[in-house]
Amino acid sequence: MSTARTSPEDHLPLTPAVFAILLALADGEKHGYAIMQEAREHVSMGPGTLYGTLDRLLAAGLVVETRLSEDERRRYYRVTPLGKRVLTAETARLQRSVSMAHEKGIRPIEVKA
Amino acid sequence: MSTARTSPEDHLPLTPAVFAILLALADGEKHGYAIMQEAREHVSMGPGTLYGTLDRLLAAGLVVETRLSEDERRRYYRVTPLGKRVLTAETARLQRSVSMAHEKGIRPIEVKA
DNA sequence: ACGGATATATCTGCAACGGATATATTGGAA
DNA sequence: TTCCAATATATCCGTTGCAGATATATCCGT
Repeated sequence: MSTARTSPEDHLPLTPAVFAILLALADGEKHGYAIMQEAREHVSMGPGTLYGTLDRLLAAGLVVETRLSEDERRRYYRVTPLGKRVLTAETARLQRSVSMAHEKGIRPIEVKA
Repeated sequence: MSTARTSPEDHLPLTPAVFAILLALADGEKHGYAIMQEAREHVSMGPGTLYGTLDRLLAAGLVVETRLSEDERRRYYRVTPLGKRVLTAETARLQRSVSMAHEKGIRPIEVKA
């Protein structure tokens, strides 16, 4: 059998694509295309990356497919409790990295909302 | 000839390994082993990733090797102005992602300094 | 009815990473 | 003073992950 990986830390660090996808799912289930659109606010992402990554996230148990829509043609995904813990752990890691950058004088120019 | 890539955005997003290395160099030049130790505060990193990534960063012009130490056996690296702009841009991108996560209720538990 | 946006699927080449392996030197402990 | 761990760099290779292209079908507005 393959390795367990039930601890969030076993999945860190997340690639930018994985982080953007989990983040897009953080406030509720979405279908693939909607995920891609929201993820593109953070990184560029084509369908190859999207669906390939989703398959890996499904296999890793970080997201599940939810078949509860009458709307055929769309496949909805939801983040699992483990997925949420992974996202939380990665967010904390990134926050630490950003803080470290600030301490080292890396000061991004304020950007409009 | 190969593509220019003089704009910071052309290098984003950075992989976690690249970000950790550039961050380690943000407060002054360091040699490879020192970079690896500091980067390990953020991500796990073996020598293969370290030196392979350094070679790519050299080729991309984000870091340069500085040969000004009498200390043989050590190779020192410094981040270039472009490298610093890339690091700044990525820090801003990450800050936006972390903020988005917070807006979605992802609240990492406070961790001791 | 047409075209553009929506929506998913899949394939393939390449870059990046991880882990192992190798080698040499330095410094401290026994 | 010998030995071992840590320092320091180098390189190879299998696996993973991503980018971009291609394909197909549907929906909606004009």
